[in-house]
Parts: sequence; structure tokens; C-alpha cells
Amino acid sequence: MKDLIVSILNAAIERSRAAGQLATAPPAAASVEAPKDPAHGDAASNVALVMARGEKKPPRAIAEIIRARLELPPEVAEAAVAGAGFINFRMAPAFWHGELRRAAAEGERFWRPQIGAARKVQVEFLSANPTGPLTVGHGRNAVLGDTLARMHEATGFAVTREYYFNNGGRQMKLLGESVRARYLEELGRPAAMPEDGYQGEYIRDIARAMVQRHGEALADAAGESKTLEIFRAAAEEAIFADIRRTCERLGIRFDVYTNELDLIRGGQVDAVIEGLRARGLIAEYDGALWLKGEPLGLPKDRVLVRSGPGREPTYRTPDIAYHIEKLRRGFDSVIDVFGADHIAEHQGVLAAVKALGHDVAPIHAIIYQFVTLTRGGEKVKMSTRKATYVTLDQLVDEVGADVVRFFFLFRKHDSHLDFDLDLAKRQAPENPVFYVQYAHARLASVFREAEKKGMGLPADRSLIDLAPLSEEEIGLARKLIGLPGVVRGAVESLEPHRVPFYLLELAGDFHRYYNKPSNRIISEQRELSLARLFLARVLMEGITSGLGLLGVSAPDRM
RNA sequence: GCGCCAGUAGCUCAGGUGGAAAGAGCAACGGCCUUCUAAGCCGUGGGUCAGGGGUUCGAAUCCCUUCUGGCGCGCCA
Repeated sequence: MKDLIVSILNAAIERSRAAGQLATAPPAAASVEAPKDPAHGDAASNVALVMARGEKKPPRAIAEIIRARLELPPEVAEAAVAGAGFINFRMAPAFWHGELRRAAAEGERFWRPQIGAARKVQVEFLSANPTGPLTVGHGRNAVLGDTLARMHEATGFAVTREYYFNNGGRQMKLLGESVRARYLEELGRPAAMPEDGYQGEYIRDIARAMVQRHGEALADAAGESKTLEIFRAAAEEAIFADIRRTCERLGIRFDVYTNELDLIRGGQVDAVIEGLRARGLIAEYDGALWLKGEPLGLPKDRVLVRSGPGREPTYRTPDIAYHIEKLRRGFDSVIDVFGADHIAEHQGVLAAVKALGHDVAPIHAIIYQFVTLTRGGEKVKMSTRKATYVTLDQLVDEVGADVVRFFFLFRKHDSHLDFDLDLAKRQAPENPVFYVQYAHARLASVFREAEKKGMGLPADRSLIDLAPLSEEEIGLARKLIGLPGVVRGAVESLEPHRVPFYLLELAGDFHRYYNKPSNRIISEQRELSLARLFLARVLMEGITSGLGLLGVSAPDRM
């Protein structure tokens, strides 16, 4: 539609120039947009406003000149000058009929514009270290990342979903020590929980399982590092299994798992250090190796390799290596999803990657703000240390996967997200998930009714005449046909939240339409009923496609 | 102190990458079910877009600045 309008306008401007009424060429900066207010038509051009300066004429006068020279094709019903000098176009019903037919014929392809051209995209998300069950905060990350991946897949990108975790560091060691302490306790032996140890009940569960499996075999040599590695590995395995299970409940899976230890063993981490050293970006003091902050524009030096025995790298160094690795693997776009608390670190990592001669332009960071839970109008206090957090599993138990996914997406990623448990559990219209799903269920119900009355759609929908559709119905179609544009915008701007907000509006338009007695889809008037069923079917398909993009189901009954 | 994010209706938040008279849901009040699902709809009231400058034909949107809130500034990740 946009392209059509632009070409019509440009032709009119050229004719005006030939006639000596205008001096300048059609400006590239001009745009054609769908106005917010439907009263302003289906497409609006600001070309006259943009040309005003060059032409040294008032925008409205320019708009009038152009309008008088317009030659409208049959798809365009009218063009009018309005406001400060906008030229508004209204499309003919036949145009919308055509769009509906195209949607019906093309199916999924229509709703999900193929803009990816098989370009390679990697989405790294969740990346929670396996030290405990996933929390509500992880949930936002997981759903955001998975949905970005789904949207890219749906629009024709080749997507890799990747989970990166640290298994070489201090926290994992602490995890092993915590399990060992519980293990010894289970055997009735003296044991000291490390100072910052993991207190959660799940640690005890893992320890019990180890008693069952190994008996007392690990107790006598409990102080040795070899047994510690056994405890650590067992904990990692058990917790990872738990994380995977939680993800599955939310329809989330990963293609690739990458970990810190592999990068250390593979030599990539050493390569980073050598590369930085060669560029004079390494400092050595206090027994540690530091990344120099000043030449990279960072506020201060950061430790790359710890002091003390073992010379272990900090999490930072493998992270630099990992990002270089991602770029080396040839992704056209690398999307990192992480919480606001990691932002400073990410900037440091990118600075180092850049300093090592890599182009960081393909890397996009999606940084989300924190999640709070509200129950009974009060914030639920959460603390990992005290193990008073609410796990993602508990949240799914309580409200279901569809609601969890929708709520996490129903906010721009850089806004704080307040998850209202009372609202989430309510099976009522104020719950946006049910509001959208209900629209689909109602439509499904209409088709069940139509079947009963022998009014089903013919196998070949293209035979149906859409002329009986009313202006209100064309309005509904216009809204519906906007979905592909919304999807495109959501992918290009990496803002998945646009889709659920759009779906809520669409569902609202439908509910309003449906509730008017005069709009009964199935009636005695066969031609009208068929046209309405056609619209209803395409609407159902659009809603299903939109919800599917979010990983939310479109139920036939509620 | 420095960095990042935010500040829009009583509350929770949208406002495609500058456009026309600021929106939705909730909360409040009043209505609508012999009908394809009332998990729905209709109506009423509600705003100094945090404050102040600037750019522009045009600013909630871009720039500067002040204030307020969140997060970070570990040899944790």
C-alpha cells in the first residue's frame, strides 16, 4: 500500500513540476504512514510539509497542487488535504477485499513477512548458571529470548538459540562445597556449610540422591578436590535437568549450550589474554592480571586473571572469548538478552572485543529491567540468599504457561515489570491473556455453530463474494491486515511487546463488533453470512498466528 | 561521585525511528444476557506527558540541564 501511494504521489509531483507549479523533486525524507486516527484515512503523506521549506510555499498550498494532479487507481477511493498539509488517502473496499483474500491464500506467510532472507541470527538468552532453580527474574529473560528467537524464525531468519554458562568459577565450586556439606550431614558426620553456601532445600535433595548412589564412599576423602569435583558435577547435572524441565513447560528449548570450561580448555581464553597483552592493554599488579580501563574508555581496571594459586580467569575473560567466538561463527546478528545488572560488564566485554580488532556492530544487547511480584496489592519480597524467592516453576504452577509468557512480554523490555499475581490468576476480561484467547474461542464457537447449521465455508474460499461486508467490517479487516507490519516492526526493533499490545487491540475491536446484535455472523442472509465467515476465518488465523509468535496457545473453547 | 534505564490519568502501562484534538486496561459510578460463549459490550468522570531551556513548519518522542526512582561501579556472575 505504501509503495503504491508513494508512486502515485511522485508521479503527481513530477506532473506539477512539468507544469511549472513546483520546483523541487520529491523529497526522500517524506513518509507515508497509517494515521493513528482512522478518520484520517488509511495512509497519510507528509510530503507537502517536507517540501515547504524548499518550495518556499505554505504546506497546504503545496498539498493542493499535488492533490489536483493525482491520478488515483481503482484501489484508492479518495485523496484529501487535511490538517497542516497532510495528504490523506482512503483505500477502496476492493483493496481490503484483496488483502483479505491474499491473507486467506497465503496463510502463515502473509502474517509473517519474510524479511530474514536466511540470514544467521544467534539469540543467547537465559544463560543462568546452574546453581539453583530458575527464578521469576530468569523467567523474563527466558521468555523474551525465546520470543525473539521465534519471531526471527517466523520471518525467515536462520536462528540459533544458545545458552552460555559458567562452570569454572568460584560459584560452582561453592555449589559443590554446599552439596558436600549436606551430604556429610545426611550421614551424620560433622560438616561445615561454607560461609556463602547455597541454603536452598534443593541442595539437600541432591545430597540425599548422592547418599543413595554412593553411600559413604565419598565421605572419607571428603576434603579432597577430586571428590569436590564429583559433588560439583552432580549438582550441575541435577540442577541443569531441573532448568531444562522448567523451560520445557514454557515451550523453550536450546540448540547449543556453550560453557566457560570448554573455552578455557580450547585455548580461546589464553588467546584473548595474549591478544590484549600484545596491544598493551594488560596490567599486572597485586598478583593479578588486569584489563586496563583507561585506554578502553572504561571507568577502571578489571581483573582478567585472579591472583593466588591456579591463576584462574574471572568470568570476564571467557566472556570476551565467547563473544569473539560468536562473531567468528559468522552470525549476521548476535542478540544478547540479559538483566540490567549486567550492563556495565557487557560494555567492558564489548570494549575488549573491539580492541582486539573485531567489529561489534552485529552484537545487539537486549537489556531488561527487573521483575517484581505483587500479590494482594503488596510486593512479594525475594531473596536468593534466604531462599525466599519464588521459582519460575511455582509461577507456572500457579498461573499456567500461557499467562506467564504473555505477562512477561506485555511490557517493553527496558521498563520494570510488575507481575500482578492476582490479575494473572483471574479468569476475567481484565486479564489480557484471556481477553485475546477468548476472541479466538468465540470465533471457533461461531464456526462450530455454522457447521451445525450447514453454513460452513466452502473448500475454495476464493469463490466467496466479499462485497456484502459493511464499513465496520472493513474497519476490522483494516486492523487485522496491520498484523504483518507490526510483526515486522517488532523484529526490526527487537521489541516483541508490540505484538501482544497489537493483539489486545485487535481482540478489543472484535469483541466490540461481535457484541452488536446486528453483526450476527450467521444469519438468514446467506451471501452476507459467507462474507462474514470469510472475515471471521481470516481473523482467527491472524490471532492464532500472532499468539503462536508469542508461544501462547489459541484455544477453541474456554 | 561515575555509568545505564526510567519518570505519561488515582494504579499498571502503551504511545513504529518527530506528525493532526494525548491512549488502553484496572480502580469508581450507571446500564446490557429468551441471541454464534457475559472470560463479553455500552456510557460517565479523570492529564502542567517530572521541571526548565533548545532544535524543528511540527516534540511525550531528538539535544542540553535540574529533580526523583531503579540497577550497577567485587579477584561473584
